[in-house]
Amino acid sequence: MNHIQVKIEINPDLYLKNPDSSELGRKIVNQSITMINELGFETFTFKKLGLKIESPESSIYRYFENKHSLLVYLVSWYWSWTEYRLAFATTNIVSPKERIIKAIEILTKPVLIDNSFSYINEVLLSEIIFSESIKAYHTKNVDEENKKGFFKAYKNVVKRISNIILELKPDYVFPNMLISTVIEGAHQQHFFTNHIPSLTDKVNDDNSIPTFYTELIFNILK
Amino acid sequence: MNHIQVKIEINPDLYLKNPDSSELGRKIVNQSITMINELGFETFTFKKLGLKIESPESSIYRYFENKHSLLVYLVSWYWSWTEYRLAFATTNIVSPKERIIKAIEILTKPVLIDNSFSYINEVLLSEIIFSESIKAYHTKNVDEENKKGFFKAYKNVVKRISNIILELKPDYVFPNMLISTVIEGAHQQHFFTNHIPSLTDKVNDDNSIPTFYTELIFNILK
DNA sequence: GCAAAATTGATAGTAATACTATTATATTTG
DNA sequence: CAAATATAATAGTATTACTATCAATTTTGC
Repeated sequence: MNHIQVKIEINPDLYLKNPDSSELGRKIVNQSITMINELGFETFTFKKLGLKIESPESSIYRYFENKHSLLVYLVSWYWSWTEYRLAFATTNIVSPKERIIKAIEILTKPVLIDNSFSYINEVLLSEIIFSESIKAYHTKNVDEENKKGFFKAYKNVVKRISNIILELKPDYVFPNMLISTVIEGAHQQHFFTNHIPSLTDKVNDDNSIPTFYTELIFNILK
Repeated sequence: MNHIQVKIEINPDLYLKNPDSSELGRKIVNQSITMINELGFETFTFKKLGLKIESPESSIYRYFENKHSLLVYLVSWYWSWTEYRLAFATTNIVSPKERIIKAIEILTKPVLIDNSFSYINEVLLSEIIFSESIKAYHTKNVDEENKKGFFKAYKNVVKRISNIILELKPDYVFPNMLISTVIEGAHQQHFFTNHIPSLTDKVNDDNSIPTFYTELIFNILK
């Protein structure tokens, strides 16, 4: 994967000017990822970002309508990239069981190695997804933004995996519910582990969240 | 349940002045529930609430530090009340299976009938919980607030149900993860049904979310 | 029943946020 | 190299999230 340069396609409605098309745009995306991680999404502002990249706030507004749009952009980027990772990891594997196992691993573990894209740190981006992505759609404008296709990449991932579920259990009626529960659940359990540990379980095993969700899926499938 | 007046105890750190102790306090809580439902949490402000209850914004600040604290108060109230509902619904039932079924129903269905507390509309409050409660802990100050016990009521509920899980499967290592996944998952699936339906499953059955989570639990337990 | 204490109302004010607008200066590109 | 485009520098506005002050009202304790 390291040496193949893949271009992640982003819905143009997610930005005012493509950040991928200029030095400044790439700096905005790159530094916003670091800053959102450092400050948390609510404390992060375009003013602070402007100071960091030494460009005026108003220049950032030429790329993104506001910080919410930037978050939606990042989330969308992550899911497009993850769909590519999933395709790559599961292709040529005949057994649907094996494919599910690989997929669940990709969906429930934060990214640990940053290797493919120059100006996007995937490790930090995945941390944002795990801790902040829910804020991208938990807003008053969900319906409108959903209509505009802002969550398409995420939906594609859910669909792709629920199709594997249906290969194994064609009559199963809740494949999407199952997969979105697993994805969102894994994000939340990571958050709980770090912040409200009594809502989760401490096991002498760093892999307990993927283990839990893999078991959960196979219990339902059998 | 209708005629028993139960007092819900709230951690005094959750307010500056007990809203239950005065007319104004009760009005603040009562009207904030309506307004958060109407406007969504981010659009809701103390200024707007003040206009509605015809009291100055500054008076509201004498009860709650800010709107975040008010949300945490409401969430805490809901979970204390729900622990009482759970205790009431499961007491005297010998079979842990039966108790789990009752509990999952209470945790995964929004409240439909408002009957017990005078100035708190439980139907509207439950809607807030389903759509906004995640915002109560997904903040930069979780750790600090968790230390102060702000999420105690929620944790108690999770613990109570995971204890029933352990009755049925004493060696199960992920009881808390299972229950918090079910609770949070049910909230999210309701949100998805209303706003991003392709992340969930449309079944000709209004009860599909409780059904899904009940099946999920019994699949794991067997 | 009344003085003291506590609560609320009315009003003003501040710092930060989330933008929008304008114009000059740089940079790119046909 | 001129024209178009992008960026910098700066200013300004409405709203939010508070804090402060003091007068009016209500509650309470003797």
